[in-house]
Amino acid sequence: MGRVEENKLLKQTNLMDTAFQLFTSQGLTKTSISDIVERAGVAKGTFYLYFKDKYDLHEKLVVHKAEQIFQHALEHSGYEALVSREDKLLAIMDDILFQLQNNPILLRFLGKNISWTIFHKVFEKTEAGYSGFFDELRNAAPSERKRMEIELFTVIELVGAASYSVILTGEPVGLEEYLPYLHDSIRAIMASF
Amino acid sequence: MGRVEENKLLKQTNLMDTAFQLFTSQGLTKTSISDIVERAGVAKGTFYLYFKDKYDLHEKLVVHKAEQIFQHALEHSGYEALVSREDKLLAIMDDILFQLQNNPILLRFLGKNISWTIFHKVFEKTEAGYSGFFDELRNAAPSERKRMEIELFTVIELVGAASYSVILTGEPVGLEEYLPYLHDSIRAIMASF
Amino acid sequence: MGRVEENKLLKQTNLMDTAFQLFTSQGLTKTSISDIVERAGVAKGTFYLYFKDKYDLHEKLVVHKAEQIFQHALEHSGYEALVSREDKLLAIMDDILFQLQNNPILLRFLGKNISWTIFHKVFEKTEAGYSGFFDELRNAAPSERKRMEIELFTVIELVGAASYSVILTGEPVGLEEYLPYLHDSIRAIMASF
Amino acid sequence: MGRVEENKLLKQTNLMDTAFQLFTSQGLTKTSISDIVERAGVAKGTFYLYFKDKYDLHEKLVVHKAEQIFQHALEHSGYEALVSREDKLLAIMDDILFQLQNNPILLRFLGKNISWTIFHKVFEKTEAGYSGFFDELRNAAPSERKRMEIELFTVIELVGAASYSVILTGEPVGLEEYLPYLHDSIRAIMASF
DNA sequence: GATGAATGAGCATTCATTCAT
DNA sequence: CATGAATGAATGCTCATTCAT
Repeated sequence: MGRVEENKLLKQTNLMDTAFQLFTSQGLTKTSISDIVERAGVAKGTFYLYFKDKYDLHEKLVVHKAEQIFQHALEHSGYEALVSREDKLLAIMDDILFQLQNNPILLRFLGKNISWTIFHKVFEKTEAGYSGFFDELRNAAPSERKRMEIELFTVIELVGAASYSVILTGEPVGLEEYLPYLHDSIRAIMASF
Repeated sequence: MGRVEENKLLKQTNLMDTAFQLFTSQGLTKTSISDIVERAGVAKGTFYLYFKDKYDLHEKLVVHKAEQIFQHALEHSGYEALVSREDKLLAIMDDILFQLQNNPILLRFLGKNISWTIFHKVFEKTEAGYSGFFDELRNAAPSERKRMEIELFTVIELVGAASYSVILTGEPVGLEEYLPYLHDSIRAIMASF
Repeated sequence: MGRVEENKLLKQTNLMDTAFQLFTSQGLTKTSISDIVERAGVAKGTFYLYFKDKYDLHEKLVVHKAEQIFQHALEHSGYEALVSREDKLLAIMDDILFQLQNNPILLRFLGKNISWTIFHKVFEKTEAGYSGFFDELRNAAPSERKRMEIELFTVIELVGAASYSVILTGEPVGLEEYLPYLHDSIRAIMASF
Repeated sequence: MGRVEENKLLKQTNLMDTAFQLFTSQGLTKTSISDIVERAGVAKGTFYLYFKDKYDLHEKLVVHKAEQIFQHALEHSGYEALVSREDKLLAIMDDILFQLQNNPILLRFLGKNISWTIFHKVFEKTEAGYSGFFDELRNAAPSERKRMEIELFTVIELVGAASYSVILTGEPVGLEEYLPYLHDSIRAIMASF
């Protein structure tokens, strides 16, 4: 990468990081482009060299952050050492829940975007051989694969929606208390498939 | 209700209906108070007699619409004729899914607000005796009741999140195809409790 | 007219007068809406209550000023006392030339808008009976009227274009020197019709 | 011309051609230097190597295009074969009108710049001997020459202004219908001189 | 209560211009 | 000569909010 290219990437990353801070502390609506560039220490016009508008940046940020979460789960959940598909998926989901619990600001930012849609994007970006879990999906026969996708979808949507409420509002109970029920529910769902 | 009171309610309802149209067609951010009052045919100042600001109106609208959905499900799902708790809850959820499928605009507006939080508000507003389903919850012993709430929470969050994706984007499959899996999943979840 | 209506008209007139000053001294492009409202002593938003943008105001101003010129010529040229159509039209044109010569700023502002198009607008706004000159046109037989319109068009376009150059640049000669030639030309044109 | 010089001229011509396209399709005000260089396929900085700013380019373009028109008329109107000064000038004016009628975009661009001012520039750029029509003017005695210039001025201004309205708006009649009247008027004007 | 003209802070966006490469 | 990333002043425009009628 040339020095110019490098500098460009730095500027963009800088803007995204700054925007994340502001979005999470003041909300998207109350954050102006002026706020972002001022804090990022670049000129206003520079913003428009990298993003169409505030919402463009926001969208890229959501995808980026959600991807990081899934990525991290695949790399640190230790699912590979486990045998059954149930155990593997549970391990991955637990890692995600753990990340979110330790970073409620990120959870609030992502809102309910911990969803199949984002997961799918990550899945498609990932090359074969990268993750055993993904490879299993990829190598399955078409009909079987569809079934597995639906199963995965169901589990992810449940985890995403439930974690939001449980972690951020403690309703109807805290994560600690809810986790066993969630585990049982996920196992039950997977058993039903 | 006096004629004056009636008139006030009319104005407010008018504003809310108009706002719903605009919010669903242009989005919350791109809808201004000017837009709303202009289309509603009232003066700008009038808006402030009924709502604090745009967000106040929006919030009231979300709660109102979500309540209507739950209300409708309690009144038209025919759950009372069924025997098992599983069957009752499934009937209620199916009614909600049916409403949302027939009104994707409403679904998009509510976003992922078909959730335990809203359900809880409806539950608390409802007097004893109104719904057998709620009464069962109310009359349960504390520990048992908590367990039932968690169960209900799990089911509602799953249905809310999954229906959003399935109905609005058709991902990973359409509602038609997904429904059997969802039914099985819900039954499995409830069995696990 | 109510007091509110009166006030509105005042605001609009004020904005137009101020804009005219700025347009003629700095040009349209270099005049900003901020400049106008600042000097007019009203808030920025007020501008948009009366005009769509700078160009909207400019257009209205051009029409308004050109109308005034034609109006003045009809009322002060004394054409009514004259007998022949040639003499009448010459008197009117002379009055216009006289106005423009005494107000080169206005002439520069109008540019080459002293034209048939504007004249026609004034003509159509004017009620029957208002001006003997217009009535003659109105009462002529269709074919005759068309011929008269073309004649009028030719004279006006010549006067408008020539006066611009002669008065503002003195090229190829000053108005004083040019006037006799112009008179002869107009008479010659009219004779040819 | 060296290869470097040639290349420079190419770049400049390229920029002017591109600008003409944009000026005629979007107008001068709404065309930015960014627009021009982007479409011309050169870097922003390059623009400033050839033009001071947008208006500089525009002015050069107007003069250039108007010159082409007069040039073309002198070369293709066949005026040289004609005998009387009236016929010669009419032939030249007819050629100009023909060009404008076939290129209304150009006419709109030139606006009312088909005028004595531009004609004069062309005249002065032209060397003696180039055009018989110009030579006649050049060789006339001073007082006679002034008279001829005024005559020429009158005819050109009339043609420029009238053609603009007649060709672009069809008001008060189309060119076809207007032409005979215009011819008569020009002959009448010239006879009066 | 209802109105809607007026406000002016606040914001997004553009764009001519520079200058290090 | 040519480039194009970066700048930031300038500007148009919006819109929530107020208040005299």
